[in-house]
Amino acid sequence: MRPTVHDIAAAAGVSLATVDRVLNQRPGVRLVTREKVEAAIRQIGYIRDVAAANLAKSRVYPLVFIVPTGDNSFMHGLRFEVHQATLRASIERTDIRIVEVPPFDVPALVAALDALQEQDIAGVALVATDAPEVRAAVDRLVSERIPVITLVSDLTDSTRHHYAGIDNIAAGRTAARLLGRFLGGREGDLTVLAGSMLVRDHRERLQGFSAVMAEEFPKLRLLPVLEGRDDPERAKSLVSKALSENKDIIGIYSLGAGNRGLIAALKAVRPERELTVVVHELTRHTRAALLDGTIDAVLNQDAGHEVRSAIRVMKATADGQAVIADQERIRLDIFLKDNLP
Amino acid sequence: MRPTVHDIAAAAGVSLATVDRVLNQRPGVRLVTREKVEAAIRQIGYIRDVAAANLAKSRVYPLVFIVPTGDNSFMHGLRFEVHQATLRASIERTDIRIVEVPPFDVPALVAALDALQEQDIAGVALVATDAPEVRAAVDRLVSERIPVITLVSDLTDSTRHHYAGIDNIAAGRTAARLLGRFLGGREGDLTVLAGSMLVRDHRERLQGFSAVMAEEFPKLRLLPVLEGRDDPERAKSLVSKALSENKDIIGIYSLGAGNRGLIAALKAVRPERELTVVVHELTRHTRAALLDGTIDAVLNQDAGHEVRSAIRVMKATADGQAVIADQERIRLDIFLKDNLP
DNA sequence: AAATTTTTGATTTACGTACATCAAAAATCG
DNA sequence: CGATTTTTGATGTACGTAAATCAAAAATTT
Repeated sequence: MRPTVHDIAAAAGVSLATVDRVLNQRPGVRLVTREKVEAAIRQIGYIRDVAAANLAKSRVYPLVFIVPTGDNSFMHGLRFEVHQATLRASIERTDIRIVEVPPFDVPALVAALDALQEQDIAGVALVATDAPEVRAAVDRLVSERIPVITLVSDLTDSTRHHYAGIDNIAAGRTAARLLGRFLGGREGDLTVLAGSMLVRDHRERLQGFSAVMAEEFPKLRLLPVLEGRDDPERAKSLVSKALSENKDIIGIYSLGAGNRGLIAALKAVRPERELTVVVHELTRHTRAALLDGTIDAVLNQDAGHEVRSAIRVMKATADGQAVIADQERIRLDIFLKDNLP
Repeated sequence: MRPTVHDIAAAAGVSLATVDRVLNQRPGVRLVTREKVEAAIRQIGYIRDVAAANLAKSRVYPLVFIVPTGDNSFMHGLRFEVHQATLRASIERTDIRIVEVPPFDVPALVAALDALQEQDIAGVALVATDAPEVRAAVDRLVSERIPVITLVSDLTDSTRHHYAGIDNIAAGRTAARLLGRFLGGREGDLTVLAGSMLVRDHRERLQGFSAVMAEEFPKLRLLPVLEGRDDPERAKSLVSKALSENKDIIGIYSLGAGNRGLIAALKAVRPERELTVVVHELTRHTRAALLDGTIDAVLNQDAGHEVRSAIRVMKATADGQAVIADQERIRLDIFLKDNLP
């Protein structure tokens, strides 16, 4: 049987009330007594029963998710997953609020974060735009002892408690190796389609991709990055133009969203041009394109896993509890047409 | 606020005691009353607070993991993860027992399963050997209303409640495509190293592998399967022999354990022979071999995830609760040297 | 040493559910 | 109809923790 508060009281030779005062940091306990109780807690290895405590407190965890608006499939999926989590709210004792902000809009994101100050919040998860102002706003929340988790895209040098997302440098490196190996020893040009170089995850993917290409696939030449702004129309015209102007392009790495446009551009040149294509994010469109051979591999981060992980970590952080680190590692999923879920 | 038993009682116009009798299927309730209560439960959407119920019942979930002995890295890792789970037992209200049986030993496995009959067990997870006797033993447990979960390797046509493992046909197909694409358009022979064709996961991997090879990579010829019995020594000699006798071998797929021997054999011919190699299970050895270029890709199933998932599913099944299906899907991890955890 | 302040103990209620007991009411039987 | 059986209600305790109140004891100040 796991020790209870009664056992601590007995072991420390104090009353239940005193143990409670120590455990919940209530005033009116002498230092010596506090230390005696703390020693007993350590000695008998007491661990608070969070379920019982939450029951007694009628605790709910008010959580806030700050996610970008915008209609690309990935963010849509992310919002969907947060919404799914709200359906489990009563069971999980969470109270989830979704705040939407325009994408890449630093002031809006800062305003959304600052609005949470002084509020009774058990945790914030945000898709970070990597800017000093955002970092400062996050640090303000952290200094108010509010758990802050970055989701999908991390924040450089901030004091956020946790990052629920993939290692984007590793993702870029992996894309490079897949593309390089799939192309055998062929020689030619490669095009990279990104969303925006303003977000950290895209920059890091490119960085990892470039590094491996330079180190290990010298026959493949990187062309200047196309910035599609995660907009399908723009992506389509950029890719179409690049393909028609340069017949040496044999591979494409799309590291952002807006793959609908890319796929349309590819289908337009499909039977003639033989292209090896690696893209990010499994969506309805990329799944279909993978199955019909338009693209060769999809790198993915599981939005559902990210949201569930963020919730677990926020709750644990709010309670000062440890998490199972392994369980909260977000993996880079690699999908070929054969292992689609 | 989420409705409680009191709310049901009020809504149904009965006492708390009657609600309790209905909820816990205790006798002494007229059919009409029971239906009235059940209607109220549905109507106000009552969901039992499992945490509070477990507190009241001082419930612990006695769980049994039946895993094969044997010193290969994967099973070692699996046992390690079960052991890790025992460390969380008091927090998770589990009481985990590990039963070890010799690998591929059907009577031993059946005996271990039958020993659990009549015992007060909240769930069983087993690494199944795919035999009719095992299936029958599993079905006996299921008919006793004990939740049964297959782990890593599934059981054909049994009534087990859940399978916590990867889709092995998809794994084999994925291995084939990786190998095929990595080999570019080259022509040559492929060797497959398996553990034993008696286990279903190995058979399925081979089946998926062969299918994709036949459909899409006609220039690559499959040699007869080498059965290494998950034994490093045997694997080493089999592979060494094959490589020296057949100079046309350009690729290897190792779909079982015992990769230590394979890696030794590869290193022995390393600078001269250029081989593309895909193996299963990320271990200390395969990780090192991936990093030093001896092998090209590792397919993996996360034993920690499998064990944690199995525990969640057993608990939920014991309580008649639903699980988050997505969360319990075990993914096929693909590791290149760039995305190692 | 008395007065005051601080610390500690004892006790109670609550959270949502399980489970047991006993009495009261309703249904069924002869 | 009364007697018996079945069903229902009322009530209390428990699980492990939180939180509050009031009294008692100890420490500190004057």
